[in-house]
Amino acid sequence: MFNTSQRELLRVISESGPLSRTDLAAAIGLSKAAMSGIARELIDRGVLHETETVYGQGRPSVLLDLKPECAFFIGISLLEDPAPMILSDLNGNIIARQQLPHSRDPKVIANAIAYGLPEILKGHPQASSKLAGIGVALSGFVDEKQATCVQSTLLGWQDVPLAEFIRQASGVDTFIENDAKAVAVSEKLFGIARDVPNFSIVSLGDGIGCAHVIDGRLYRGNHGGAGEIAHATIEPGGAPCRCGKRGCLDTIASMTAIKEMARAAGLKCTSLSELEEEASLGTAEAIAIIHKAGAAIGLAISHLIQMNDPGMILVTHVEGSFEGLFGTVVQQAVEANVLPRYAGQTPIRTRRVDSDVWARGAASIAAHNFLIGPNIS
Amino acid sequence: MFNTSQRELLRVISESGPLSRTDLAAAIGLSKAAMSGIARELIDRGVLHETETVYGQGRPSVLLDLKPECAFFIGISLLEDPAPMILSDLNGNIIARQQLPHSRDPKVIANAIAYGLPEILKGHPQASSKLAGIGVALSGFVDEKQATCVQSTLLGWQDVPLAEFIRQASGVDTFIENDAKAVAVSEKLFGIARDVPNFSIVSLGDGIGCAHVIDGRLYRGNHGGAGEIAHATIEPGGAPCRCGKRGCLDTIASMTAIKEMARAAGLKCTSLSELEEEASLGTAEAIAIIHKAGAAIGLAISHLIQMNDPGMILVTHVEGSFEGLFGTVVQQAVEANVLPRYAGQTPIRTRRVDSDVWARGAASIAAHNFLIGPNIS
DNA sequence: GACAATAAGTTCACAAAATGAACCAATCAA
DNA sequence: TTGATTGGTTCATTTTGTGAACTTATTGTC
Repeated sequence: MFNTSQRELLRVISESGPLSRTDLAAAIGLSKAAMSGIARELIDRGVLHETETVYGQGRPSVLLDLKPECAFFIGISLLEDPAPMILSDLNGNIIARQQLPHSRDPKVIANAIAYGLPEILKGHPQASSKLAGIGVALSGFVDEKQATCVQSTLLGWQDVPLAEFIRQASGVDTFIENDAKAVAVSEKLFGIARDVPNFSIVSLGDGIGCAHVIDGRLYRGNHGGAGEIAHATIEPGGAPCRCGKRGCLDTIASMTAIKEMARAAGLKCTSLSELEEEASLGTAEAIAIIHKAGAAIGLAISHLIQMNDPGMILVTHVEGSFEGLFGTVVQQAVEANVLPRYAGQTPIRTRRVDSDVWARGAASIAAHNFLIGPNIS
Repeated sequence: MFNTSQRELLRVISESGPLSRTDLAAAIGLSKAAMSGIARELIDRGVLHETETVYGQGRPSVLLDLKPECAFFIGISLLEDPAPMILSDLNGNIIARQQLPHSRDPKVIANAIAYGLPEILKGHPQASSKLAGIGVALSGFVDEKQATCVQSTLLGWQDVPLAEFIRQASGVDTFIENDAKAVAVSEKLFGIARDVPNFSIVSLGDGIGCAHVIDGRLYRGNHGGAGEIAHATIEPGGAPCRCGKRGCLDTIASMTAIKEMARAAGLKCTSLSELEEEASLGTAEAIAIIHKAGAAIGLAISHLIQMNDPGMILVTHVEGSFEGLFGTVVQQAVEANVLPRYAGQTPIRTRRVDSDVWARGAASIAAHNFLIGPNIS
C-alpha cells in the first residue's frame, strides 16, 4: 500500500498538520528531489492535496495535507450495550452511526458487523470503495497483534480471536484494542495529542484505565498490560478489591467506588456531579469522599509523572465536573507529590468524554494501522 | 560511518548474538542477496567476523558476530571520587583502567580526561586507532542530546555542557548520561538484558535510581526525567525529604535512609549486610527496618510493573545481601501488590554492582551511539 | 559410496529509491 | 525593474535492494 518513505510522510503530516514539500523533506530527511516525486504520487492517488499557500520571502510554499476522504474506517465500541458502530474519515470525523444488536457472543458480533456494514455505508459511496479497516474497542486485555482478546471480565471472554472472526465475516481488515489504549491512539491521531510524542492518558469511568504513547507509538508493554494502574496499590492494606488484592486505585477512585462510598456514607448521590453538588453545600462526608478519591488519582498520576516523565497527561472523565472540587483535589495532589523541580512541568489536560469517544478510538486503531502500519516493531 | 541497513544489522547481532547471513537477512527484512554484500563489506572493514559453523541439514551456516576489537570506548564515572576511567571494547570488556585526579570543575575534568587519554591507550595500539567515543556517567539530569548536564546536586552543576568541553579538549566524540540510565544501556548492550526489548532497572545505593529501556532504546522521558522514582511518594505524609516533599521512596529505602533509621534505632550497623546480620539474630528493630525498606521498594517496583509492564526488572544493589531478608521482603512486596494475573510474570533479576559498573555503563553510552546511533528519534 | 534432498550463500542483470546540481517559478524589497 | 530569496521540478547518476539462477557444503538414504 505505502512504502517506508510514504508512511513516514503520512506520519509526519498526521502529527504536525499541513506542511510544504520542503519542510516535509527536511522532517523526513529526504532530498527535495525525492520529496517532489513522493508528493506527486500521493496527490495523484488522492491521499494528499494542496491546501493553503503561505507567502513569505521568496516563492510561496504550498502546504500539503491529508485528504480526510482518502480512507474511511469503521469503529465499534463493545463498552456499551448495544454497541455503537461508527463510520469515520481520516480526520476522525464521524460520517455515519449505527447500533449493533445486543450480544456477547464473538461470532454473533462478527456477523452483526458484517450484516451492518452495507447498511452504515449506504449513502456514502466514497466510503464504500475506500474502506480501509475496522477497529474494535473493548474492556480487557488484547494480544500484541491486536487480533485476539486474551481476557475480558466484562465480556466474559478468554482468548477470543475476534479480529479473525470479523475479518472472515466482513472481508475487511480488523484490529481490536483495549479501550484506554484506543482512546490514546485516537488522541494521538485525531485529538489534542497530535504533536506530543510522549504522553499518557488516564480514563476515569466506572473503572480506571490508562495508556501510554511513547515516541509517537502506542506502548503496549511486554504482555499488553502497560497502563494497568487501576490495580496499583494506592492504600496499602485498604479495602479489598475484586482483583484479590487490597487498596487498589480502583477501590478508591473509580466512579463505581465513589458511588459505593457515597451510598455507604448515607448520601443519596448517584453520580459524581451530584456528589460535587452535595459537597458544595458543605456536606462533610461528600467533601471527604471527593478528597479521598481525588487524592488517590492525583497520587497515581504523580507516580506516572515520576516514572515516565510524559509530555502531557490527558484525563478523560465520563461524568463531567472535573472543573469542580474533584478536579482541584486531583491537581493539588499531583503537584504535592511530584518532585518540586517538575511541578507544573507536565501539562494535565482534561476531556469530557461523550459516547462517541470509544467508537472513534476504535476507528483510530484501524486508521493507525492504515497510516503508520501495524503497532509492532 | 554506517548506513541504515548496516546499523540495523549491528543492532540485531548485538541483541541476539551470532547469527548466520540467512537469519540476519530474515531478521532485518532484506534479501539474502543484499545481506551477502553487507556482510562482506563489514567483514572487510573488520567489524564482523565469522565464528562458529552450525551443521544441520543442507549446507552448514556460518555465524557472524561483532568483532569486539572493532571499536573501543572510554567510560568515566563521576559518581566516585577519584573518578575511574576505563577503556572498553565492544563487548564491554575492560581493557585498561585509570583514575582521574579529584575535581568538580568541568573544564578541569575535561582537561584531565584529555591528559589521561594517551596514558590509558598506551600499550593498546589497536584501541588508539579505533577509539570511537567517550561516555561519562554522572548523578543528575542530562539533556536529550546527551551533551549537557542540566542539573546535578552531587556535583553542584547547572547547565554544564560537559560533552562539548571534553570533545574540545580530547578531540573525541563524547556523550554524557545519568548513572541509572547508563547502567540500563550497559545491560542492554553488554549484559543480561541483551535480548529483552522492554525492561527497567532499579538501582539501590546511597540513592535510588531507575531507568527504562523501551523497544530496545533508552527511554529518557520528555524532560529526561523518566525513572525518577526516588521521589515518588510511597508513604504519604511520611518523613521529610531533601527534595521538599514527604514520604519519598528515597527517605525509606535508600542505603542512606536505611543507615539513618538503624542509627536512630540505636543499632550499630553501618551497612545493609550488618543490618541483615543483626536481623538474623532476631533483633526486632533491625527486622522492622528491613521490612519497611523492602516493602517500600517492592511497592515501587509493583507500581513500575503495573504502569509499564516491562519484560524484566533488574535490581542492582551496591551493598550485596539481596539474597537475605531484604531481598525476600522486596520480592514478597512485589508479588503482593501486583495484579494477581501478573504475579510472577515479570522476572526480577538482581545484580551486585562493583565499582566498574558505572564506568562500564558510561562506556556503553558511547558504544550505543556507535552501534545504534544517537538516542534521539 | 553414489546420489538425491536440503539449505546457505553468491552472482548478476535489473529495478527501485534517493541524490546533487542545475534549473525554473513566484514572490518581496530596494 | 532588478536582484535576492526561497519553493519546487527535472534529470543524469549513484546507491540500495531484488529475484532467479547458480554454486557450495552438508546430511540422509538406498
